[in-house]
Amino acid sequence: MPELPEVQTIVNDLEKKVVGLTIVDVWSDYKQAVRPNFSKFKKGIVGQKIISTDRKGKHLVIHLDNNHSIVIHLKMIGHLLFKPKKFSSRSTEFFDEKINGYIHHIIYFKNGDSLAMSDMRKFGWLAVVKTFEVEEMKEISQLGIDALSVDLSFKKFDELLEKRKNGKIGIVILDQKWVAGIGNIYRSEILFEAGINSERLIKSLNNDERKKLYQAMRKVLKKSVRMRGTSTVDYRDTAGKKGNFQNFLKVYGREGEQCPNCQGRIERLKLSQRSVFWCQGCQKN
DNA sequence: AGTTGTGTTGAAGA
DNA sequence: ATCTTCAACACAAC
Repeated sequence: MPELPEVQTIVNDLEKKVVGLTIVDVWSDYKQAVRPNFSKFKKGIVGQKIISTDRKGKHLVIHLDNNHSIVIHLKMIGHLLFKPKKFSSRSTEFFDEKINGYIHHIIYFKNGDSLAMSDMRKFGWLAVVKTFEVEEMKEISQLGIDALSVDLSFKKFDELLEKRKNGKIGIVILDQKWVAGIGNIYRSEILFEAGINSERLIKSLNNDERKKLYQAMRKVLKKSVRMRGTSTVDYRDTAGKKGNFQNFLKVYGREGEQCPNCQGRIERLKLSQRSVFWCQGCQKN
């Protein structure tokens, strides 16, 4: 699932691959995912050059030179595949995997390159908006501070925790309106790294625990960005390749296995309808 | 073969 | 207000 590290990896790739390219056409076989509608989307982007890319929480933003921007949310399993003009189907795993074959949207560039969006479950969406309106979109304007923002000091993080003191940390940490970027995989990994149980009420966390949580959040997310994100079954980068962080997951998806720290059994529970993986020994209540 | 689990987000319901 | 459930969708595993 594209969470902060996966979306950041995609943005970093796009910055290298598509900035400077001019859009000449766009295709979709699932136009209801395109906002405000397909013809306005097409009109807004065709003929324009890409000038920069950005990330807002789990949203990708592609800025064009007509003061418009493309905003994309990949939701659970959407991913972008950059296909160079000189692409050879034998030279990469691009088409080898089924997960890369659910292509519903394609942007074509003047030089023959293209950028496709594969999205088996068709939850993802693309929008074109005026650049100054990106921040005003309701999906973007509601986002809390980015989990990796340089402006998110421990002091600020602690203040944010205090605002949600009556909540459970495992639920609040997933709330994009509180802090943006953390999804279900990193929730489990961050809480394990911090040694904190997901069901703890925030008001019960002492200063030492809050600091550990802050440091774990930064550490885990940054390491995953370096590793190009987590590919369980679905996430792929713009070359159609897997990230590497799945090899470093300590608890996520490991129910019944031994904890790497204390050799205890890794447990699983449901919190707000989603699985949390945790170690009874390392994350006591 | 029908049911369930998978997960992000927002909306609807309580 | 704040929490829970559901819907959007497709597919694998049972």
